[in-house]
Amino acid sequence: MITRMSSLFLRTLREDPADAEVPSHKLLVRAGYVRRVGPGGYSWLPLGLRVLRRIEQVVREEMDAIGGQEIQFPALLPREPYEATGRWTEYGDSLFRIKDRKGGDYLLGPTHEELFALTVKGEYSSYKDFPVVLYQVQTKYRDEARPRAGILRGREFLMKDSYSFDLSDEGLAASYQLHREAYQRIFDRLGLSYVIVSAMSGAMGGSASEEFLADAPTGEDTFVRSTESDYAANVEAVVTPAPPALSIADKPESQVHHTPDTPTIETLVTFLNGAGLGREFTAADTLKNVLVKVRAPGAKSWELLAIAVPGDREVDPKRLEAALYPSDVALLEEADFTANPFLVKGYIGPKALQDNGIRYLVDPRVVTGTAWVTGADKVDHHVVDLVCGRDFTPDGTIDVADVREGDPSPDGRGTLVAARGIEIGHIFQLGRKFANVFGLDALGADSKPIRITMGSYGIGVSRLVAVIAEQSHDEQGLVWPRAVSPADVHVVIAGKDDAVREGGERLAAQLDEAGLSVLLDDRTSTPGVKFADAELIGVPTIVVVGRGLAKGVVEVKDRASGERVEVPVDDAVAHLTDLVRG
RNA sequence: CGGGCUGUGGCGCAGCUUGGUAGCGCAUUCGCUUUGGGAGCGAAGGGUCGCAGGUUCAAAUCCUGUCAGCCCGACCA
Repeated sequence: MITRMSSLFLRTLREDPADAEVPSHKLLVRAGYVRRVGPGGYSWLPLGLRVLRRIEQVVREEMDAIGGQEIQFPALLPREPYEATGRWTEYGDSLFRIKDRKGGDYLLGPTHEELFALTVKGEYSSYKDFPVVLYQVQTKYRDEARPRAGILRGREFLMKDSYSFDLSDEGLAASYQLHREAYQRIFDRLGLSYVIVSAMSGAMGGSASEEFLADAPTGEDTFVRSTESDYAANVEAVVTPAPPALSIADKPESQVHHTPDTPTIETLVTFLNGAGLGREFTAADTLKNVLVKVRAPGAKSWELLAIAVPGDREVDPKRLEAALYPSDVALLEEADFTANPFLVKGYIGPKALQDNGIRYLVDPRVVTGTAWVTGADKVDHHVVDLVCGRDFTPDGTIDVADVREGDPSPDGRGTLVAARGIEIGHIFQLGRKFANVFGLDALGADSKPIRITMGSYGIGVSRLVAVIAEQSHDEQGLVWPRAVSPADVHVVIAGKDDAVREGGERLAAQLDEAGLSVLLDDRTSTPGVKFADAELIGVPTIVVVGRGLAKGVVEVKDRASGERVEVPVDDAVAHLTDLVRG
C-alpha cells in the first residue's frame, strides 16, 4: 500500500502541546497520531490507528496461538450481573453509570468477568466442553479520578481481556502459564523492555497474580528490583527474609529505664545515647508498636491489632492493606485510646498488649533472641533488652514495614532498588469467585456438578501505543519498532525536478509491488520540512530520493541509529525488502 | 477529594497590574522568488478572550460562581 502524504489526513505540529508532560503524549500529538477530544478521551488519526491495529494484530495472533477464541461483548451493559457480584457498588465512582429512557440502570463496562462467566454458563454444561479460553479486544470505560498523560491513562481505552475456564486448580494453573508465555511473546514482539512482578490481586479476589510492567521513568507504578538478580516485585508483594534466630541465653536481663520526654523514636535514641548505658543505640534497635483496628468482611465491629516494626521503619499503608485484605484497616482515633487506657501513647509495649488480649504481630526481622528497646507501658519509661522469645512471644509475623533501597533482595542475591514502570499486562488466577456467584458448573463424568475455576488476563492495547512511544523515541521524534510501524518505509522525495519526483514515484510503486507498505512524501514542501516530519513520524526506515538520483543512488537512513547508506537505485527494492523482512 | 498553576483564532503565546479599536509566532490561502535540514518578500482569511452572572457609560482586563486542563498528594483492574 502507498500512503501519499499530499493527501494523508495529517497535520504535524512544530511545538509541544501545552497540556502534555510525558514524551509519548507530546510526540503522539505532535506527529499527528492522536488528538484530545475530552477529558481522558482521544481520537485516533490515520497513522495512530494503524499502529493501534498492528498491535491488536500481534495480540490476536498470540491469543489465537494458545487456543483463545475471540468474541465481543457490548460496552453498554445492564446492571444486574454487576449487582450480583457486588461490583455495581464496589467499583464506586470509577464506574460510568447511565440510565435509559425508562429509568433502567446501565453501565459502560470497565471489565467483563461477569459477562464471560454468564456466557459460558449459558452455552456450556459438560466437563467435555472444558477447558476453554475466550477473549475480546474491546473498549473499556473507567471514570478515572485523574486521567493523565494522553492515552497512557484515559477514561476510555482499548483492552484485550481474556478468561480461562477450567475444571480444576491444575487446569487453571496450566491456563495461567499459557497466558504468561503468550504475554511474553507479545511484549517481546513489540520490542518492549519489561519486568514481570508478583502482585496482590486486591479487589479482584483470587490468588496467584502477576503484573507486566514496562520500564519507564514516567510510569505510575513503583516496584523494586534486585541489583544482582532478575527478582522484581510490587512493593506490596515484597517478602522480607527473616534472619536466623539467636540464642537467648547470652542476653542481659531486661531493664526498665526512666526516659523522660521520649514519645518518639528520635527523642528516645538521643536520650539513650546520652544515658551512659555503655553502648550506642540506633533507631533500628528500638521496636515501634503501632496500633490499628481491623474489621473482617461482613463484621460490624472493629478489632484492635498491634504491629511491631523496627523503629527505623514505618508501617507502609499499602503493604498493610494488602497483608490484611480482605479486612478493612483503619488507624486508631482518640476515642479508641480513651476506651483502652492501657494503651499509653508513645510508650506502648508488648506486655500491656498481650496482657489485654490484643493480637500482636511483629515484623519478620523480630526473631527469637533479638533484643529491643521498646515502651514500658508507662509514660516516660522504656524497657531495654527486651528479648523476643524470652520476655515476649508474638502471635505471629506481619510483613508491612516499608521497603527501602538497599534492603536485601528476598531471593538472597543483591539488594533492592526502586524503579518505575507502566502496567501493560496483568494475569491472575481468579478462582471460583465469579463461578460461585453465578453457579457456573459443568456436569462431570459421574453426573455430579464441578464448579468451574476462572483466570482473568488483561492487556492495555491502546496504552501500549503510548508505552512503545515512551520507550522508543529521541529528540527528533518517534522511533517505531518494525512490528507496529504505520509503514514499512518512508520515501521522501527531496527535490522539485521531474526526474526526482518520477524516481520517487517509481521506487514507491516497486516497493508496493514487493508487498511493503510505503509512506510517500510527495508534498511540495521544502526538503527540511520533509526530513523533520519523517523523523517525527518515526517510520524505522527512511529513503531519500533526491540529488543522488543523478548518479543512480538513493539514501537509506535508519531512523533509530541515524546511519545512512547510499544504495544504487536498481538495488533499492531488494535492499529494503531485506531490511523490512529482517 | 485537598493544595498550586493555567484557560485569548487550528497550535504555541503576549495583552489583564492601571477597564476604552484584540495582538505576535507557527499553521492555512493567493502571488512572485526559492528547493538536501522546519525558506524569503508581499497580500489575505480566521478569535463575541472557557461558560454564566454581576459592577460600569464601557469588561479579555475588576468581582462572584461554575466548567475544563496541567502538576503534587489521596484514590485507582
